[in-house]
Amino acid sequence: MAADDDGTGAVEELLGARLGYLLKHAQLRLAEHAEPALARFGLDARELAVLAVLAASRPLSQLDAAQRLGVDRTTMVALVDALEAKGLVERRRSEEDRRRNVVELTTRGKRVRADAEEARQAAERAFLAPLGDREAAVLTQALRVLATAKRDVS
Amino acid sequence: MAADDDGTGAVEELLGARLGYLLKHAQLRLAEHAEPALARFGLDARELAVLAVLAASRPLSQLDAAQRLGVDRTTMVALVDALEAKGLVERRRSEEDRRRNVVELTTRGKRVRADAEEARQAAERAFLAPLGDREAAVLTQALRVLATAKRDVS
DNA sequence: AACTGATGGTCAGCGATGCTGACGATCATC
DNA sequence: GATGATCGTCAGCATCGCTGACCATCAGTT
Repeated sequence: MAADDDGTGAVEELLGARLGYLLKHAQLRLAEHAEPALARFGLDARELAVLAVLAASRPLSQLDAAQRLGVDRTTMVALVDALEAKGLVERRRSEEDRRRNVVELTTRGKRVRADAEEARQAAERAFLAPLGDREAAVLTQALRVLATAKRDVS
Repeated sequence: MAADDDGTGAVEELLGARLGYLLKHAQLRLAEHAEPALARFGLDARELAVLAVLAASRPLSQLDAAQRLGVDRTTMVALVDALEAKGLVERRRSEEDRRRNVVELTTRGKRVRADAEEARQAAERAFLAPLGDREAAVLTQALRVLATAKRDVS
């Protein structure tokens, strides 16, 4: 059990068995790849995710977009603020329901999204490079299952 | 591409391909399992990790413990404060180097750690239950590789 | 039309997190 | 015994995600 192992070698042995630790640090490593890649577009990962959601649908209300992203609607306000300030999306009042803000990609937003998306995918591939294709596929699929696992009915 | 797919079904399709999203939400799901399990011991996951690090080594200085956990030494102060207030660890001045605080598990700390550790493992197993044994093993191993991947030499 | 309840966007504020910068105490070196 | 580094501590800051409140608006009722 290496109970009295010293040095930092013990870290990996001890904490490598902790899923929480692994998930957190895997995320940190991924961010190290993705952030610089996206910074060239003046974006962070969350902002790009918003652009992706908008690109995948007809124009959405802020609430719709927030729900698809799994963020709070109050968080979406600042997100759209930032993207609008960068000229990547436009807000306008919905005409069918004037409570809603319809958010839409600008022409520039579409272009930036496409480029940034490529950069994100490249960063992800670089991150996954230490794994074999098979392992990477299993990892992704397993995470998909776990991330969307329902809290048993309730 | 399901470009004009509507409804929340689109979420999983669109974001399920994003590793960052998957890692983040997998972590959230795991926390949903682990937190209530550890709350019975008055602990959160970080605190238990500190106990685990201490249990695995001879008594450590705060800095040593912090480095093994991958947290900042300023963060460790509050962590040890909390654990000491709960009577699970003891701080005392090192006699060889009086700048250091030696942190050590109390008898009660050892007992709580062992029990909480079991609860944590059970929560982790429950979390992984939707996966097959083989998948779970590949997942863990892949995360281990990715979490500890070195930023190419620098 | 007026009333009621729910909904969407916004903002202020809170607690948690993880850092930086500074400080005092202590050690190591010379 | 002076200098520079190290460890623990604290104050302060930025970020994050949430709650609660507010206003405008919609939908259903009367």
